[in-house]
Amino acid sequence: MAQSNRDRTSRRAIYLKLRQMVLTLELAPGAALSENELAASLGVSRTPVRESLILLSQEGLVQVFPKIGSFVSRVDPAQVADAQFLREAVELASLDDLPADLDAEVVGELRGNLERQRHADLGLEEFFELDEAFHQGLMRLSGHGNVWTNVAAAKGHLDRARRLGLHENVSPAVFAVQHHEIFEAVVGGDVPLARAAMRTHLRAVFSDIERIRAHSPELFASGPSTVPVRRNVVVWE
Amino acid sequence: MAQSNRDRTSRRAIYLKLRQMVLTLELAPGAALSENELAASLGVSRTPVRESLILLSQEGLVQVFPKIGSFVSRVDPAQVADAQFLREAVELASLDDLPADLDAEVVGELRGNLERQRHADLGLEEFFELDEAFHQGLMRLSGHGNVWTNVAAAKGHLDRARRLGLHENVSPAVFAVQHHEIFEAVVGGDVPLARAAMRTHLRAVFSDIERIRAHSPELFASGPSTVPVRRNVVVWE
DNA sequence: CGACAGATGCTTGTATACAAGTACTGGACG
DNA sequence: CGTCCAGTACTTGTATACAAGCATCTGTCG
Repeated sequence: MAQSNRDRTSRRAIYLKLRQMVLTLELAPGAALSENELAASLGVSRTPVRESLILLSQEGLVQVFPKIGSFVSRVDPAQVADAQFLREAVELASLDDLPADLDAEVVGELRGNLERQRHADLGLEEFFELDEAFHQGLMRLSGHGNVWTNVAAAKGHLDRARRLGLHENVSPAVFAVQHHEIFEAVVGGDVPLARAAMRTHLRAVFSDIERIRAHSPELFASGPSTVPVRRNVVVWE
Repeated sequence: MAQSNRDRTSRRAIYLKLRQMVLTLELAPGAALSENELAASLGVSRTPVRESLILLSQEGLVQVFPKIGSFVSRVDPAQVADAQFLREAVELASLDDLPADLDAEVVGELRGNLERQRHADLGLEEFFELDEAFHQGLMRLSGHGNVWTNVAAAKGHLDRARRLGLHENVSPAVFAVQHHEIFEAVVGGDVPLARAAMRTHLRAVFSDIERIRAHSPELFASGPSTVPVRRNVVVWE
């Protein structure tokens, strides 16, 4: 499961770093990216930076316009909805495939995960990390752990929308409680209850997005195809 | 929907061409790829070829081993099963979201598609093209047409396994009939029937794979991590 | 003052050169 | 004849150079 020792290439490190920065909104939606600037600030050449941007571009997190520039994708409500639909379909279907006796080790992991979610002084990113591990763990229970990779690759826009939502005012505590409810239904073997709890949970996560969009429209894509705008070139000196 | 005029880069053309060749088995699973050879045969430099291989690598269709070589991925039964689970979950959930009155234009497209599927002298690749358009069309009916992109990106191994199966002896006619049954249930507004027909169809597609695996094991991945082997270097001259 | 046109500096796309590492090959040696 | 070791040819990763295009700025002209 661990990555091979060989692929410690700088491209991979840069790709992961940029991806993290985009998902955590450290790189804001709509921000201009320059291969040259990134390369200089990271201390490498354009090549690994460029290849990373191409990968992020395929994930929809970055848009590259030839001869114009590269930009962090604005959060696209359509893609958010698509990701929501996909994850809900997959996670609910996964619950149907839960075996009679669950993998004790994974159950233990999930229990510890939920325990940590209870801590009140939990930072946003720490919570998201636990949230991610929790949902993936549930899918591992039904033998579909690797499918989470596909879900994760598709839900970049959804993740950013969630962070926008939680940056506002909502506390993660509500979601932690919902996680607990889902978990109890799963270990209790009550699949219909687990499905209902999961659906409620995922839709609660989704419901805030329109509110956020009204609040910060500049972070979202407006038209069907956003027109790129070269940023003003300001030279210091 | 059409791609911008600007991104007619050679990278995109090469990426699409290589992807097609991998999916149609024109490039056999396990085959060694060389960035230099591909570049030479395509009349371009390594750069666009390399970037295409990186994209295919992220899709799981190609494996790149630094300093060793690049190879067409062997068909991984685990990834086939994962893709089957994902597409089934998504396509069944999509049927639940069918609106009361269907988009007449899309319905017309699907009808024409099914008509063409009936032609007995249908080549394998032509059938696959129609099959792909049919399933995507169904998802467009329920407003989830763009999610098909995510499904398509995840089911490369499944597609190759299907082609291995159909190369053997099975006729596409059976699947055409199943498509018709699904379509009739959809236009008839009978969602449960549509779901049942869809599930039967998708599982029929899936069921042949183990047989194929027994017949041509060298095309499938065996262990958890396949060890790459540099091919013998044969120099003519 | 306004408008048009060219210079300029940025952007990404492609080509090429070099670096680092692997595996086979061939020969020397025990 | 077997074994070890160095050479060699290939691989991908990274750095750099050049090509082509867009947007802004600026100077000139009406």
